[in-house]
Amino acid sequence: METTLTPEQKTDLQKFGRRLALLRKERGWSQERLALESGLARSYLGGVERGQRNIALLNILRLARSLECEPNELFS
Amino acid sequence: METTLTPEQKTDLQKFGRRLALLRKERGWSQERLALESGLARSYLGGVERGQRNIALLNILRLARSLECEPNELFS
DNA sequence: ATGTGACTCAAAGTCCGTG
DNA sequence: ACACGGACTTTGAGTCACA
Repeated sequence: METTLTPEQKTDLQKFGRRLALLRKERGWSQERLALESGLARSYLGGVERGQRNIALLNILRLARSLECEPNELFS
Repeated sequence: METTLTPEQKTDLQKFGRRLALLRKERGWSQERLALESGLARSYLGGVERGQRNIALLNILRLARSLECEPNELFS
């Protein structure tokens, strides 16, 4: 599953994942719930939150919409 | 290259692409220059700006760094 | 300097399961 | 409720020739 990422890239993905998890928990949602709302696979979403997946733009936007937040809130 | 995207998704990609092109032009850079700076292929970058490519997180961050802007500036 | 189609192949993403 | 894996299918990454 793990491709060869530079340490910086790993950090980038982890940062995004933590931010996503935070926003999700603020809403009191489980990964399962967010997966359902956004139409993403549960196990995949978990991987994103753990910083193991390089999620693409359209899915980032899907998540932002499900969380009812602006996409830029996922980048802080 | 065109996968079956909903009109909304096309709009999303186009919006991102236009925003990216704007930030690039503000710096007076050609696509070629930004491609060089970011390490992405010129034709690929062009495709992103035209909203034809669903760019993933790590490449979004590469572009933001090359443009010396915060990633969230790409989402407005 | 950019738009575009066609291409390869690695990775995005799904779906099944386990502890 | 979540981490993690295996086996899959689909799409993004990256490149090229040409307009």
